Amino acid sequence: MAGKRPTISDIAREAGVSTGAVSYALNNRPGVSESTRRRILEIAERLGWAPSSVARSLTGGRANAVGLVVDRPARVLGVEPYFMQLISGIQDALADGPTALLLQVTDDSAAELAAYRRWWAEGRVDGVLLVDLRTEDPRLTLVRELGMPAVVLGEPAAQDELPCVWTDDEAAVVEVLEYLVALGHRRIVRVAGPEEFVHTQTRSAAFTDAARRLGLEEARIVPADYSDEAAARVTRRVLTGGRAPTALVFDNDVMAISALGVAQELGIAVPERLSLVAWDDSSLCELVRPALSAVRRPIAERGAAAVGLLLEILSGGSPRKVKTSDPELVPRSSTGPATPR
Amino acid sequence: MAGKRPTISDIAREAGVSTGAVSYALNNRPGVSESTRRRILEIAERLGWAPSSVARSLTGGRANAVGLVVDRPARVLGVEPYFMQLISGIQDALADGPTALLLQVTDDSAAELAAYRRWWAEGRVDGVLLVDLRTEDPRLTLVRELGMPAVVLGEPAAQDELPCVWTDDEAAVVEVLEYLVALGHRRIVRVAGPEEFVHTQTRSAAFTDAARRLGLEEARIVPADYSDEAAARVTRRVLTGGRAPTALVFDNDVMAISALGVAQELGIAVPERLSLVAWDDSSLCELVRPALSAVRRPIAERGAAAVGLLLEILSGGSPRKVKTSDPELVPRSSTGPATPR
DNA sequence: TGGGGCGGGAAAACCGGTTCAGTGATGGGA
DNA sequence: TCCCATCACTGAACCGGTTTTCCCGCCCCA
Repeated sequence: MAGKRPTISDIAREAGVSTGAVSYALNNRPGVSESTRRRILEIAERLGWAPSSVARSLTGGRANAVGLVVDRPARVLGVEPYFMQLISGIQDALADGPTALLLQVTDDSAAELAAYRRWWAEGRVDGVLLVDLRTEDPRLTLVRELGMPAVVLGEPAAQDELPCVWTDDEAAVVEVLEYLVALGHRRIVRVAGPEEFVHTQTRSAAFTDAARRLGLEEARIVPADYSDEAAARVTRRVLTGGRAPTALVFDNDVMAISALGVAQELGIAVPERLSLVAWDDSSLCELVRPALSAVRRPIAERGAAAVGLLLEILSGGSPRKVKTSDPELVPRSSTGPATPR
Repeated sequence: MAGKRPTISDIAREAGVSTGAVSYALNNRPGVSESTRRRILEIAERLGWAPSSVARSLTGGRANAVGLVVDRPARVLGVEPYFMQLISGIQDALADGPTALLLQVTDDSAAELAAYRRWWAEGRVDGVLLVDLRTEDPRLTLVRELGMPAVVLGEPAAQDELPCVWTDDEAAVVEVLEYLVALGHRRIVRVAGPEEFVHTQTRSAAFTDAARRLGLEEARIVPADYSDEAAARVTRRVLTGGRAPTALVFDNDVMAISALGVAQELGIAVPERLSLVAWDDSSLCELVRPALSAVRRPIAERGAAAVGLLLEILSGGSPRKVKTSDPELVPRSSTGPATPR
């Protein structure tokens, strides 16, 4: 039985009052007597009434939804736990509020822009979350142009005033380097994610800084793109070249695992001859052998905080920059003392 | 400049016609002259008008959104590539249509039911996708009771008439078993996902059938729950017990990888002394060493087909059961000839 | 010259709520 | 006793579209 959904008019008719009165009663606003209110609530309950979110949005001007576009190729996306954890955190913050999450995944940054633009033009979202900020990111221009509320997940760029949720990655980079140095490593290579991401640059800058401060002249950065293939290629090249590093630090977990395979192929023992550190921790890191030492970031917390901030802004709060709890290095079996050669 | 979004009234005023005429013009319907239509379209273009999806839904009765609730603990969710691939396929089918995806993740099946119920009551979705069907699944009752259009991703249960998108898992089970038998394996253990899932039961039944047909008296099934811990526990027990199997077949990739670690711990060489087969293939399987032989299912295709079917039903098509392309076994390095002992 | 048909468009109802401006009844205070 | 507040509630406008109804003017044909 498909039974049409009841409307406030149905309730009004049944209760013998106007729809206005019903609206007041159902929203717990003054204007109706206590007895009438109870009668109306009871009828609404009996009829199984729920407010049409569409109709409410039309008057309220709020869509009661926030949007997130994830722009990564499906292949990478599937494997990287990052986004699912993020979404999971987002949901926590959204749970039993009236707000829903609109999700789009794409592998085309033009489509990403178009999605945000369309959502806004059609009034489908009240605001959006932006992840993986790039330098000169066109999305920043877009949200400014549209006046669309947005929260950035990532480093606070000094120049712009967008609210954001950020994690102190720099401190973590330093922690990792100090840890490796304490283990005796001097030749350390950072295998970075795509350079166009702001967070990649932040970490790279922090890496270079810390390396200089620690006097690591042979520390260096090689670019990759988060994919297992690129990581394998880069790792192979780095390990077989002259003056091979004794420690590698990766920008995500997938690349680190890929490198583990390469090391095994090349007969390089981990952690005896080579130490590996992954960035985002996930159960993948615990799954492989040796288990990977990794930097654990509060990913779900980031998602939840971002939504919280966005909702706050939507209800009139002022934009601000929120810092999450700090990342921590979780040492496992893929890191060990450097063997002098 | 937040600039209010233009409405058809703005266009009507500017063009000196009624809003009705504007509506006809913008929707390419007869009722306005060609010249007026062009004028209106030009004004709309200039004003940057886009239809309010909310207002349209109110009249059209369509929300232009479909809902998906994923009910898995965040820990498992993050690692399993399945859902992201599914979502990616869903998006492909949704791309540049007017329909959006509402996503909810939860780890509580009561919350899942509540989400579907609320989405429907509030008119936020036109229909939903159901994944991970259980026996006696309360969602089936719910969608029937609500008259909410739904498409099931999974086996077609004979008794009910819900449209579904299914993949011939049974054939794949047979293929895997025959493959292992051809390699000389006789003692084969299937490490299954949660028993309450219909697809687990289907595969288990197919496994038992095929094993009998092939005369494998020592083939058996042990239950697990998709998590790496459970898989590790089960694998350890199975491998250290008497009459240890020479081949293990897992219901997902995470469990297979976990087992790989356990085998390594126990000093059991893969594939020399133990063969492993994962179910859903993903780049995780290629990442680990030895790379895992796996059954590759057309996951994204499933998602796309499900959305296609749902949209078809929403526009009046009759429910039907769609079969995707067949899964295929991708042999890699984790399977090899059985060593007689 | 008058009637019928048709095309272009205006006007208004409608979708399901919210909200504002009234209105009649009641009560309290002077 | 009169007047003003207050309360409880109604009617109507409104949000931004869609759709139905209706009307006007034109052309065609008898």
